[in-house]
Amino acid sequence: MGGVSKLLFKSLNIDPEKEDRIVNAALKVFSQNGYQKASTNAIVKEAKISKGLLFHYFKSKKDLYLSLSEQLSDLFLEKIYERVDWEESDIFCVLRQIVLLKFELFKVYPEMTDFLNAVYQETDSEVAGEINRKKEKLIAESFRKLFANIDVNKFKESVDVQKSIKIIHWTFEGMGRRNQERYKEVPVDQLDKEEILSEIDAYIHILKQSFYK
Amino acid sequence: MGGVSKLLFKSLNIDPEKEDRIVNAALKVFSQNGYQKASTNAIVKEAKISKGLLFHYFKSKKDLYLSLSEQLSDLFLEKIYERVDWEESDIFCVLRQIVLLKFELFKVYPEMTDFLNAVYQETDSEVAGEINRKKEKLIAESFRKLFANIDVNKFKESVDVQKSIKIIHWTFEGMGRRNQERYKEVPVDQLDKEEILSEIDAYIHILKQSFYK
Amino acid sequence: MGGVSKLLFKSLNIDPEKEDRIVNAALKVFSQNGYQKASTNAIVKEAKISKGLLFHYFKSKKDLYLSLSEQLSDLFLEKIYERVDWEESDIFCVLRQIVLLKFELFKVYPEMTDFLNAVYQETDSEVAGEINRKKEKLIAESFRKLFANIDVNKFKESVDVQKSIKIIHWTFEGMGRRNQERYKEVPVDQLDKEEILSEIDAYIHILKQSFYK
Amino acid sequence: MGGVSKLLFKSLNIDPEKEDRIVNAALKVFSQNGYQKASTNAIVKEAKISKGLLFHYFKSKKDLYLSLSEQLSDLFLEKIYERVDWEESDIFCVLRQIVLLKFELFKVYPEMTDFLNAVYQETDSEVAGEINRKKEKLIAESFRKLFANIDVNKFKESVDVQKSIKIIHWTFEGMGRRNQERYKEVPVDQLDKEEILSEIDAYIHILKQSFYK
DNA sequence: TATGAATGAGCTTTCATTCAT
DNA sequence: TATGAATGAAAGCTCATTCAT
Repeated sequence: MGGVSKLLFKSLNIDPEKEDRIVNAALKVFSQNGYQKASTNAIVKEAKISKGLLFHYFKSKKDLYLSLSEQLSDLFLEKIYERVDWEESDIFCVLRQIVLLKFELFKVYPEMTDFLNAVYQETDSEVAGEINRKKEKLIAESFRKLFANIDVNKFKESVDVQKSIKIIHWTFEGMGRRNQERYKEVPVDQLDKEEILSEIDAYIHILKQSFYK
Repeated sequence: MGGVSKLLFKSLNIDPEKEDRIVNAALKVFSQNGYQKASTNAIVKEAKISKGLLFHYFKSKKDLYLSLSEQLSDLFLEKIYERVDWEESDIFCVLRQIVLLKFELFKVYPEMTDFLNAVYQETDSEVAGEINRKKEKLIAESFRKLFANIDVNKFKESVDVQKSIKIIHWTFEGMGRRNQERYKEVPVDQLDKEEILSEIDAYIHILKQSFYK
Repeated sequence: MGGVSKLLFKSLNIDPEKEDRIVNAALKVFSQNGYQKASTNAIVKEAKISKGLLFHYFKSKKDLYLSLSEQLSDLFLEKIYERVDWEESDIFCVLRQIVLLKFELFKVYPEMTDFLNAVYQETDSEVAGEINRKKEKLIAESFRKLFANIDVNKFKESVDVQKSIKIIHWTFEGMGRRNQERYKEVPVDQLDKEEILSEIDAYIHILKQSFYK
Repeated sequence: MGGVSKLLFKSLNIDPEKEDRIVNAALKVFSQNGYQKASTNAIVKEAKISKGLLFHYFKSKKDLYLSLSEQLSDLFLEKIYERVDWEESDIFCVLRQIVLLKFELFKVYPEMTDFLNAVYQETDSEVAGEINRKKEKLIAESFRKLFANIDVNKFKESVDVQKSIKIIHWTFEGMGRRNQERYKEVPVDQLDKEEILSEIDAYIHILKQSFYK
């Protein structure tokens, strides 16, 4: 890891190794405890910095949390955007690529992935509002990007394309949640990627039969 | 509401009217704040009882939270079980019935519904584990019940029935989440039930076309 | 002292001896340090109670400070009101009585007096506003009371009575401040009351010559 | 303003424009918050200098505060001294001149005046002692100067001159405090100088009648 | 001169829980 | 059953001051 954080807060001219410690400590403590229960004490202890320094860089716990969420969401999206082939006109191909990419990112940046998962489930009223606003914008944007080049003609004339796409989307979400649940305890590098992919392909097969000409 | 709580903790033989106050206060405070941020002070104030009494009935905040979750989950399931026609062999009919029933329950017991929704999104490490274990058991059980009488012969021979059922399930989940999001701010009694049902029926139509003979 | 505090917060049914400790600790710490610098830590340590208890009785440091100010101002006024002969029509007699009374109160309740002096000099923006509002009301009220029975006919026709009264008032204030300054370090019971009074009488003599017929 | 500060700390040979920024920032922050609550962070931010630089010039917050008080008190006195006609033998003429001058200084240097007012009301134990010692010295000195040329023969033989002068002094102080209170919210340039002066003259008239032959 | 990162003790306040009554 | 006084650890955050550069 490491590579994640080093670029995050270059605006604060801070010793990169120390930034790394702070970011990783925060990721760890926030993902394990959620926003409210995560204690700045735990973060500074883990990061081996003083109380004051944390609040020198981030004006509040909320600021730290939201900054991290934002920076990491952006980083995550960036990584996805730059490697997905957006010219592809088959929605299943695009979604399959994204699944693969999340896989890769999860391998390389497990803390980031854990943290972002926690962020998007956060319910604490102090931050959930802001998080949700960003989440919606992000989803809307990726949807636009995702379907910009989709070839609608591949769908049967008899089906409602919008609704079909919703079903496809929910199916991919469902598979994602299910795998996360299923492999929660499995270390990243022992995940059987092939097995997971072959299951996804099975679902893709069913959905194509249902909705494609 | 009232009707919900009166039967919940008969083992403690509390004055039913007081139990009612406690349960409603706890539901309100927990759903508005989440487990961690909810304060026992706020609960006793709302319930107009003393601090000591709360801890006389429930040995800790965690106990109160988990007891409530358990009792209300059970109550919820009970209500569903007793009114769904489990002899029905068409999975869509059963799911449609459940959607309708949730609707009814939401109207009659809005606090309970809010609370249970909050419970199943709770991420606090102190309770999430226990909650998740129960949730899984509950889902597994209802799945068994749900599919006990399903007539598999209605499905096309060419499709994988298990996977099709998953897709159906995820689609219903997806619709549920979407509606919740969409009608978050709308008071229960102003929801346009017909509109929602007609959308559900449209999805059922698509899924039937895809998976049924 | 003790006698001061025992009646202050009877609404909180608190052990009177403990209330006494809290009130005296707060008076001491607040008068020695001013509002801002006074630390609740110092107060609870001095009062030998736990941190939590202070905030059980008073919802904030500000609440504690303002409650004390209010209760003690009232107590102070009460003591003055009940012992000054308000039927007296000579303004100098009334003012002389008040000076004497302050003297007595200062002897009996030195902490209270110190505290109230500190309160009415407080400049901290968090409390000064509220304090000033009360101070003005209090001054207005005592002025009304003070001059209700004053016989204006005692004044020379040639002088502006309102302005004369102002001068008298400022002179008494000035003497008060001066004596406070002068005897700051002198223990209460060693103050030479006769000396102070004879000086006051000298001033009264001058003012009478100036303004009375 | 500007003009005030440029000469204050030449011993430190700072860039005058920077000194200006520091002095004005400190005046602003100290007068708005009092000694204790004023934060050096706020000062350096307002002055657009670094934390370290402030502590390079002033060895502590206390040093900064006391230096400013001292320099500005001196400056204030200097301005008064150089423009009052100390040959004048009528005490009322001299006092009237001083009132007018304070008026002028308040117009030209509002921050300085605010700051000095705040300084002489400061109660914080860390600085109040030192401030008071200076204040007393200053008052004693100005008294000496003030009464050096006063013609005692103007007073009636029958009155105690020392005490009369005290009354005069307290009356001027009282008027000052009252006007400050009364015109607290009024911008400097909208003060009705004539009105204030005519009131002062009315008091002077009364006092002359009382004490002068 | 000038910077601002770094410190850590200190602050007020909250909280679940206990216990004498 | 029922009360609410009492606890004290822990929370987020501030602050004057120092120091390597």
